[in-house]
This record gives sequence, structure tokens and C-alpha cells, in this order.
Amino acid sequence: MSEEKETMHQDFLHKIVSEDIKEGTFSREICTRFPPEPNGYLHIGSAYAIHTNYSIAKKFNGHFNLRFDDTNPLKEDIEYVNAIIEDIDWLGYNPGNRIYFGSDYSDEIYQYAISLIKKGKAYVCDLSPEEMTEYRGTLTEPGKESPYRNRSIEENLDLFTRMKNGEFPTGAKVLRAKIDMSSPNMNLRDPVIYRIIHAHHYRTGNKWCIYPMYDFAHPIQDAIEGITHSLCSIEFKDHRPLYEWVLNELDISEPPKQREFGRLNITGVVTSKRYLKELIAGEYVDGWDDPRLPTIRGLRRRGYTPESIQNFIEEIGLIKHQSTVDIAMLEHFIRQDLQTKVPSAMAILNPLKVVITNYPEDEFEYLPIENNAKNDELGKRNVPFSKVIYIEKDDFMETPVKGFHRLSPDKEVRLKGAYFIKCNEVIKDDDGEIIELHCTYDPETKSGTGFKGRKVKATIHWVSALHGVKADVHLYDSLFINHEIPKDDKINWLDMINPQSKVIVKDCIVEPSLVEAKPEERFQFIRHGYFCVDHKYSTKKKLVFNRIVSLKDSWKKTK
RNA sequence: UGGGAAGUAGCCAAGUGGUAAGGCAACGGACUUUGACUCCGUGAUGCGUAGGUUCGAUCCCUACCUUCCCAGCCA
Repeated sequence: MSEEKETMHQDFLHKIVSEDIKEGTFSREICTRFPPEPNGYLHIGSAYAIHTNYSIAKKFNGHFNLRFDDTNPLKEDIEYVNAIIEDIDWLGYNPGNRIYFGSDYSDEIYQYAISLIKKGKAYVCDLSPEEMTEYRGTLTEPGKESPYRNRSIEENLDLFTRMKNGEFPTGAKVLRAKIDMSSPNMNLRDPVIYRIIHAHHYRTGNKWCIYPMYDFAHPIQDAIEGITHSLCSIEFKDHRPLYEWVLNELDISEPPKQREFGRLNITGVVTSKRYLKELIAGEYVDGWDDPRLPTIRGLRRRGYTPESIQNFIEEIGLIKHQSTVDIAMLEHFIRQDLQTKVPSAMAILNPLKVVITNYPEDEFEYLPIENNAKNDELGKRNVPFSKVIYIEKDDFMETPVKGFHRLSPDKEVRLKGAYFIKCNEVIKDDDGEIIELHCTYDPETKSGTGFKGRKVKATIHWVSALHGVKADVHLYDSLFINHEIPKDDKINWLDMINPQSKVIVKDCIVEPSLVEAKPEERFQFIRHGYFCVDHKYSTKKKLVFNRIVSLKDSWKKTK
């Protein structure tokens, strides 16, 4: 099925790779990579990039490398390395033993820099950062050549060696590629390729005090690993000429190809590391794994499955430029995935007490209810039923509006898996608030008996008061008001954040079977949506459920 | 105002000289022991705009418009 689809429609990256295979561009096997910098956690956009590289490798029986792009000691940390490996593993994109570190190639990269200097294609520059900015020119004006541009090869070699040996302080000098200060492409105006940073690196320790820049290190890393297709996002398009320049000057044979795809944006959700860090640092959210965040850890805690994320990415297809996918699409895929996989249960979020006046006192019975209406393999469970039950407040209206066909005075509804009940009396407190309903049940209407005597318009869920268990439920909504994504430089997060984005509903009453639920276990709460056990806060004493996504509700919409 | 990209329905996205796939959303209807699911049905005389070439243009040509990326010793 998918084979058919793939032969019918090939996206542009598949076409490029197919073409390279057909023409024998590479004598080695296809190899792609995902090169995160270990300075933050992965998010849905990273998953998109991983998926793109991974699926191409798989499609063409090639390899997929996970490579930590760690050439900046100031930003990187082992904590992130471990988190990234764990997240990728959870997502289901297994790099096997192909986990590499850019910093492991420090010696090679250094040697390549030396050979560039020897070719007269790189020079040590003493300009200060401010001067360099000035010399760089602007978008519309060409830059000026550095006064250090024409140092002799010998001098450059000597200076670069001394840079490496730690003779100069941080930032004192840089190594630059000698390309073209008047190029309309800013990246080609003698880009810095090595800088001095006297700092401890989480892997190489204090071995180095010079570190290569991304634009120099990346093509070399790709070449060392035998990458054939280096697939990255569109903002690197302008860097491609530099990527190719490096590979060409270094005489790399069968050089890897950089190709670009568009970045994934999703409505109402923010993925920039800067914003994510601000939200977390300001404690506007509950850490990197806050269920409202599009981080992999957030999605996981929220209850998303790896399969739903993969299917979502697959369906979007390859993005060519700028696009923002509706979050409803993601929600669709998690509903679709969970629908047949997960057992259902009854949970009352907003309880209303119902006394069944003609049901025997102090008695109860177990009623078998299917765990999944779409999947018999999930079997049945026995749910206790008794004289006093709770139903959802919303399922009763004293004076029903047009179209409402749940419970109201003198009306009858079915209790899921149990009996028909009829409302006879509405009990109110002194303030006129409805606190209790008196109903009668009809034993003949018991579920499973095939009773066809009369019909009801609705089936509602319930929990026996005697057996129900208390639980907290966390309901999530868009983190930002009106799904509006912040884009200013200085953001007043307080003005942006939707106060309803996390609603804690305390003392819900859930079916007793739920006390067995394990962290991260998912359920459908009938007529509410999909929920999972929060692995951070849920305990045996106090169950906490996260709402993954609600069920669609065509009734709410008409109201 | 320099360079690089991209414009197909509310959103994503195929197609690319021969008369506009698919998914999400929305809206009807059927079914229903979840107002869920499922099923059926409804969308562009139109492919950023204006010209041109052609028997024929979303596709080719020209001009224009809009949006995004680039002036880190970040990646």
C-alpha cells in the first residue's frame, strides 16, 4: 500500500536521492544524519527533521547517523546528550550504534584547517568583533577586506598554531576562510571558521581552546562519516555555497550533498529554543516536559504516542518553504491512533449525585462493559453498579434546550452498560442549586438483554458512588491566547499566556478499575476524550490524569 | 533598495502543456448502548496579479505583488 503511494508520488528529496543512485553519484551507501546541538531538548520540529533524514535512509536501504554537533563548549552539556538519545529512542527512530560526536573529529578538523592555510585559503585575523561587523558590509553594500587578509602562509601557520597552543586570550584572533568580501551572500564574506574559547568542553575537557564554527565543521563531519545527503532546514540554504566551498577546497571526493527542506510550524505552538527557555526559566510552564509544550518530553507527558507523531509527519509531507500546520491535524492523528488501542473507562469530571430510589439498599452488582467498542480483543471489565451513582452535571438539564436529549425531568436515558433511568425529582439546596436527582430504573432494560421495548435518545456514563475513586484531572488548552504565537523581541509572557491553558479539576470520580493504572497508561474516558496517567505527579494515593485530547463533540458546537 | 527561496480551497499538500489527487478543518445526512467512531454527501470555471506564447496554460515567457531567510567569534 505504502509502496504504491511512494511510487506514485515522490517528493523532491526522494527524487534527488533516486537520481543519485541511478547515476551512481556515490560509490558508498546512502547515509543521512540528524545533527542536534546538545544545548536543549528536542521538539516536534526536530522530530520532523529526524523523520525526514531517517525515512530517506530507510527507504533507500541506507544508514542514519545521530551526530551531536558539539563545537561550542559554552552551550553544550551531557545532560542534553542523554535526553536527546532518550527522546529519539522513544520516538522510534533508532540510530543503533551510529551515535557520533562532532567533537570526536577535532583533530581531523584542525588538520583540514591547516591544509586550508597551506593553500592560502585561510588566514588569521586580528579584527575585533566590532571591527569585523563594520568590515563585513551590509546586505546592500559589499564588505571591505581585512588588513590581515594577506598575511603570509608561514605567519598564518605560526599564528594558528599559537592560537591552538593557548597563547592568546579568548576572542583575540580568529581563523577566517579567504573567499570574497563583496559576495552578495554574506556567508561568503570571509567567514570565521575557528575562534578562541578558553572553556571546558563537556567531552574534550581542556584539550582545546580553539573551536571550529558550524560552517567549517559540518561539511567535514559529514564527509568523515560518509554522509551522502545532508538534509537540513531551509535557513541553511544560503550556507550551501560555503558547505560546498569547504568540501571542494579540501578535495573531498564524492562529497556529501546538502539539501534543504522547510521548517515545520504548528498553530498555537512555539518551538524556538529561545522562547522555550524563556517560558521555562520564567516558570510559566512546568519545565521542559510541560504537557502544553511541543517538546518531545511535553508531548510524551501529555500522552501522545510515537506512532501518532510519525503518522502526522508522514501526512504533512515534505515542506518546501514556510508553512504552518493546524494543530487540529496533530490531534486527529492521536485520536486515530488511540481509538482502537486503548481501553475506555468512565470518569465523572463534574459530579451530580443520582439516587435510584427503586434500587435495593446496600446492594450492588457487577456489570460487564466492553473495554473498547472498536476492538473486541481488549475484552470486558466488570463495573460495579449501585443505588447511588454520579453522573456528569452537564448530562442533566432541568429545562432542556431544544435538541438536548440527555436527562431531564420525566425523561429517560440509558446508563452506559446498565439500565434506563428516569428522572422523577430534582433536589436543590437553599440557593436553588441542583444537588441531587431522584430517579427510578427499569430492571427490564438491563444492558445485554436485548431489550427493545422502547428507545432512549442518549446514553450517558456514570460511576457508582460506593465504588468510585477520586482523582485529579488536568485539562489542557492552547498555551497562548487565541492560539496567537508570540513574535516580538521583548515578550510580556503574562499577556500572552492563556490562563485556561491548564485547568486542574479536583476530586473527579472515576471507575475503581483505574486505581491499577500505571504511569503513562492511556485511556478513553467515555464521552470526554483520551487521558493518560501523569508520570510526574500521579501517585497510588492520588491519581492524576492528563487530558491528551478531547473527543470531537458536535453537540457542544451547536450550543 | 543586495542575495536566496516560496506563492494551488480556512490549513497542509499532489499535479506541471490537455482541462485541478489526497488529508485536516467546516457543513449536511445516515447509523449509534460514547452527540464519539463509521458511512454517504458538499467544496477552487480556479492554481498570487496583469499581460503574452499556444488549438489549449496552474504548468512556458515578461513584468509586478506578497511572504520568509541572510549583516553571531550561535547552530
